[in-house]
Amino acid sequence: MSTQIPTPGKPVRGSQSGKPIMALFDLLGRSWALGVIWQLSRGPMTFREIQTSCERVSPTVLNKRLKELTSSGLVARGDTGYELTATGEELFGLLEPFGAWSKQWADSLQESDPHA
Amino acid sequence: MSTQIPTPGKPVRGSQSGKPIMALFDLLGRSWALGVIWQLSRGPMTFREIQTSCERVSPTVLNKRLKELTSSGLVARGDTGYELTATGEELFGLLEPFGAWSKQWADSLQESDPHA
DNA sequence: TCCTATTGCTACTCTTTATGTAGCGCCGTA
DNA sequence: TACGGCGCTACATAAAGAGTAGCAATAGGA
Repeated sequence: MSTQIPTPGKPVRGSQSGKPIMALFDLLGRSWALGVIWQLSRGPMTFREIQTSCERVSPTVLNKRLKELTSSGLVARGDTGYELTATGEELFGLLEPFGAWSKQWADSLQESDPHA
Repeated sequence: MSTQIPTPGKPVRGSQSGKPIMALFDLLGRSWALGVIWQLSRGPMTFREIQTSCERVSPTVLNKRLKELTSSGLVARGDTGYELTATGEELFGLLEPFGAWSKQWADSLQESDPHA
């Protein structure tokens, strides 16, 4: 378990500079990171609840993501399970518009390529 | 080259439902996808320019990402290289606030863990 | 015309990351 | 005491990414 957790100020996957945005992109650009935040925005969830709401995530990966998100201050463990921290909620605030946008995007893709 | 490109409406990595947001997260949750969009927001760039501006991206992966982003309608090839489409610019509009936010996030992480 | 330089990209090997399944140890309840 | 759900961990396999070399195509100059 020698996984490097992306941290601003330290070189991360794909960036020597340690630019915060690159650290953030590294953190979020891992499988299920965005999905977990998305799910948790609906309220605290247990490990297994997250697992089932994200349809296929393996416990191995979910555990890694939760550790990364926790040590990045986006997620914490409360009494009722995992939940977003204030910082995590903030980030979700930025993420939320993606929901509506993704629907438009889906529609526009269908128009231009109905066979998809 | 049997890579499945995430497309809303079709099952994607981690989602049978084909929910647009999940397809989007799958697309963006791949290494360098977010970084490439970020870089391209500054204007059209050649393949090699993207490669060097993203400090370490291997041509293999960059090519895959560009193909994915192109077939998702976010990126296109113009006369002066790769560039964001109107849709891509739209998405970047949502992404832009992450820049400022990531700096705050970096600061708050340093406070709570100065050894990072 | 030939040389050179740059571009987009493929081929290849090796490492890292993710998947999928099984199951353990720890509660709380009956 | 047995049972169930919980948060995981272990393991084997598959997929994705890194890193390096180099090719075909185009552009420019001598």
